[in-house]
Amino acid sequence: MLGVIKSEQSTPKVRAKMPAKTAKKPPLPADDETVEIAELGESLGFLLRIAQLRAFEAFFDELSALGLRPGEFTALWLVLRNPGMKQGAIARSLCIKPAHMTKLVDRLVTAGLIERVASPEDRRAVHLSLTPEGETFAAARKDDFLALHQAERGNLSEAEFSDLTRLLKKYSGLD
Amino acid sequence: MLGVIKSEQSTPKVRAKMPAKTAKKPPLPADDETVEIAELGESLGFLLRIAQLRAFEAFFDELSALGLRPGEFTALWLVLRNPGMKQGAIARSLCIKPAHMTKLVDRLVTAGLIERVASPEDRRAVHLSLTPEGETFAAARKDDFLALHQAERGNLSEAEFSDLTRLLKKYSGLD
DNA sequence: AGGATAAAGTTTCCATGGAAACTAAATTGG
DNA sequence: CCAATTTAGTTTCCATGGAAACTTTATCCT
Repeated sequence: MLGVIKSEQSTPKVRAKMPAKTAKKPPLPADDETVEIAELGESLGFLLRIAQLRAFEAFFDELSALGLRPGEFTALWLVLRNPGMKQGAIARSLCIKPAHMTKLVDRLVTAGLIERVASPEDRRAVHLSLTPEGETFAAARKDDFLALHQAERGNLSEAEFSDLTRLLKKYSGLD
Repeated sequence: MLGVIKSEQSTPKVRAKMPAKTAKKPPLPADDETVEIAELGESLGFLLRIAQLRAFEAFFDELSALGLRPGEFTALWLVLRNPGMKQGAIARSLCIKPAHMTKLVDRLVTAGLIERVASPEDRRAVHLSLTPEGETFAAARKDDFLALHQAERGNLSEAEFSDLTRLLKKYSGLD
């Protein structure tokens, strides 16, 4: 792991303190702000991260008023479309870890939107379904959900958006 | 009204405890595990999240041996390509918040890979550049970086990968 | 000038999500 | 059948990254 450590014993902060005004210019680039992304422009990991930040912005612009975070909204939607499914199955299909799923479901239950139903056939398991309030909520918010999809599209054309989702699904193995 | 236990005063957990084996089946879907993704398949936010999980897997498969996390590796690369750039400019181009950037740079400095240089012209600012060790490290790891890009491609063809990166760049406003 | 405002980094604190250990129930296999 | 293993979900703890407040320096404005 390349043990190249010459740091002072604590984390070394280097901002110029009072007693200095003499220092030679290190070779500074001409422009002070323009950063060359270089190979990162071909790095899928990087591009996906940036794109996700945009998508989050779109989400909060559209749906922050609902008081639900993206994960909660997504889970709610999946329960709406798959009533009675086991909590673990929902979690797996969203790539949410069990520990996280427990807390996420807790919040939705506390919000009165979904309910846990003990499984009659497996006493460890729990089935999820919407409460009547959850049904009402989902029905009322369906338009917001569609509006979100519009907003998420951002500057992409319909065709580009469709290409993008298709490629992402293939890449993620969701086809 | 099924065996739906209304919230106890704390977070309501509903798993069947010992004293029950009688309960009527709620309307369960035929398959116990197959979840219908439904409209989520068109949700960019969701697809991006899943895709990013894949990309992270690829990263750790390829580069976990280096002892650097994705963000650190990315930042290192950007400093390599933009030596002497101000810390804040690097952070902005990576969409990393200042607070996070401070800690990330701390780690890279402690690892001996980059160094902070006090700016001669702005005493608040800090310029970043690679240490000699950092240069050596980056040069030695260039092949790993390229291998990562191959691994990141996953099941996509060259053309699909190129489409995908192009669309992501457009969506993120990086063109 | 020189006070007000903005900007660069840092620190502290908090929210989110994962890892590991745990409980209870189901399954397996001898 | 019953011990061993596996599975569903929960709990506790920890790592990561953001928000807000702060310090220091630069810039702006009459």
